[in-house]
Amino acid sequence: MGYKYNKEDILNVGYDVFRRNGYHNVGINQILKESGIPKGSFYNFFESKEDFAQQVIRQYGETNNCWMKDFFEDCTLSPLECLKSFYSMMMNLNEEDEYSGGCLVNNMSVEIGRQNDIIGSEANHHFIGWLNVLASVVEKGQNLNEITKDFSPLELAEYMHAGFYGVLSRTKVTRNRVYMDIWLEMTFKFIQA
Amino acid sequence: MGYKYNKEDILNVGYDVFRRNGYHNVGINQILKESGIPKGSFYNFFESKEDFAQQVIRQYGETNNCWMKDFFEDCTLSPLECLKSFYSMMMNLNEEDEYSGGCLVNNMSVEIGRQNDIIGSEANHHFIGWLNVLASVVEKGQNLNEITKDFSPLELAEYMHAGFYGVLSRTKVTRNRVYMDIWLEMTFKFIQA
DNA sequence: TAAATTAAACAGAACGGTCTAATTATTTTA
DNA sequence: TAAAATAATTAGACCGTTCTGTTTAATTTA
Repeated sequence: MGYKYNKEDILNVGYDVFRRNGYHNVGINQILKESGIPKGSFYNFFESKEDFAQQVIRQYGETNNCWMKDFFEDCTLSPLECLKSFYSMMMNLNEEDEYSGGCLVNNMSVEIGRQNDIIGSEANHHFIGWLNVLASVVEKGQNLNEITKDFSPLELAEYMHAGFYGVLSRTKVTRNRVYMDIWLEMTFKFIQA
Repeated sequence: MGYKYNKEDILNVGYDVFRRNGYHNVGINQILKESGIPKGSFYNFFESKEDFAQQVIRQYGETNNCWMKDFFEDCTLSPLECLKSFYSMMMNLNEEDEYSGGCLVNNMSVEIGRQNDIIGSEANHHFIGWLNVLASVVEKGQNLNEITKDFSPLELAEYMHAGFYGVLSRTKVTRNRVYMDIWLEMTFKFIQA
């Protein structure tokens, strides 16, 4: 028999709580309460709140990277349509909880990415990983003359990435997906060859 | 002789501090210290931290709205070039402080816009004001056949707005303007007629 | 002098984090 | 294999600090 608690479960609770409430608005006690773990155990697993947040980001970043790779590997549509379908799915996921969270990594970036090097570079690292996945799909689309060759795959990936987070952030105050849907239409009209 | 302190000065300090540090990471004491105002005076002027933050957003939102209107009124370039020049200037402003703050209203939106109705709707209100200013310039560009008519002025405004905040947020962790510059190039290539 | 403002002490709650003790799992020894 | 020793985990009381906000009194202004 293993021990009662494991890091992964606690990290998943952290993901949920941080995503919805931000970093500085969340106390360790809230994490403890929602995961049922005692404080002593928490500090046995994690050095500090900062260390915990970093590991939360890391786990989600890696999980999401795998998830994205799988999605594009399994996608039978054309590269351009796969990308569009990917963002469409992301939007649907965010609609499910009424845009109450957005993307943890983006939220953390905006809230503390500039002040906190640990969190900032962890977030950036995973962004880069995701962007490379996107860029590889963009490149396939370019090779099929489906996507514009006026810009590099990474440039186009960064463009989509930023645009998506821009409209996703916008939902935090509009609380509807109208301009997210229009963004999707516009972007994929713009980038096609 | 008036009194020693006035609301506007305190709000300006709040703007600075909140923009760089976020909302929950800032205590009232920090505002008091940096503005030199005593605590008693603060709670004489403002009901609460939340009320203060709302007024900070309001003042900046209105100031920025005027500033944008003036910019576009004074701009002698074509509508499309005025818009491009506007975003270029915004980027330069953010480069000056090494992307340490970004946009207060966007930061607040992302951090607490979804949890806090007061802040969220205040932020949204000013976003809408700015978007209308942008949209009016877009419309002029469309009338001059300079900007695509495939989308409405407001849709294009929302698109630029979101994209800009997306790349601006990205600088929080990349700490350079590379993809911001590319975004500008791409966006204005895409939206032209 | 009456009202507004300043000043600082004061709450009570929440914060991140530490500490000691008890319990459980694992490894070592007999 | 059974007992003993060690290591890891669990438990939560507790620490000093900081948080937002209140209160009371002194001072300044109109």
